[in-house]
Amino acid sequence: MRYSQQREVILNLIQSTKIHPTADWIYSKAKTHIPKISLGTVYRNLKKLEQDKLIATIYDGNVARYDSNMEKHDHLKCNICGDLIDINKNNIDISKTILRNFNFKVSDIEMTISGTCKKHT
Amino acid sequence: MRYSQQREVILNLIQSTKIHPTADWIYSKAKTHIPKISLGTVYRNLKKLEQDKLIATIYDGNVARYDSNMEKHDHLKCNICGDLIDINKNNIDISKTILRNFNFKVSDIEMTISGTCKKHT
DNA sequence: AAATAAATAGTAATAATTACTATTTATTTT
DNA sequence: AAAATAAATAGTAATTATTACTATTTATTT
Repeated sequence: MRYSQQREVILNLIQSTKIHPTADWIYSKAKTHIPKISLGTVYRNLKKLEQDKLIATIYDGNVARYDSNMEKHDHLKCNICGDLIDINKNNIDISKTILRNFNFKVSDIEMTISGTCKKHT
Repeated sequence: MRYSQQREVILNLIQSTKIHPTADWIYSKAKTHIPKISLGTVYRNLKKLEQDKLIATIYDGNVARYDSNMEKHDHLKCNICGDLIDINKNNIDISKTILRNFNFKVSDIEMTISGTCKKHT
């Protein structure tokens, strides 16, 4: 993959924050560095960075968010501000541990387990 | 909420299947019952049915799917066909139990925990 | 420095969803 | 049962997130 300033700025922006930004957020921030950057460039590079395993896409409702924390982890999502907070759970009594460790009151735990179903054996 | 034939058909369709249909699937099936039904009507009624807790919305990537199973549950998502399979986990060694119970080979477990973060105390 | 091909900006297209509005229809009132 | 009322509809336009297209620019190779 050939170097480009745009891609470097995009990656740096994602790495600089913990907010799991959307493409739009990245686009508006990137414009302060490269005023002529286009939204298509942002999306194209997000795809490439994901293919290169430099970032991961997380779907938050119907919006894609991008994360440069490539270690396996899950998220706490605040019902009020919508923030996604990284966690590394590995625990039994999840709710209590999370209240203790993150001062975060759990109201719902939602889990999607991916893999291969029996139709493909 | 006033009765409407359209809403009844929509709810029946969702209740008749386990595939967690999208708005588009519901729309195309509903047309066989009510040929003049419009996609807007489908979306409007999906919102209302959700508000009335008759169905739940699950976001699968960037597409909304609808589910009439209102008991608390999670999903197995097949990497190959994309099917979402209902599960009621309550278990410790998740992967093994799922392989045993569903003949489903787990490759990834993704969890979102919702609640209220410390900024709102 | 010239050649090459990947990346870009800018714009158009697509897909999912929501908004708008004149008309229809379920329900209430007479 | 007929008229009145307001909620719901069909059909269309608008919006939002994302992808596709293309002429031009730019990083890298020769």
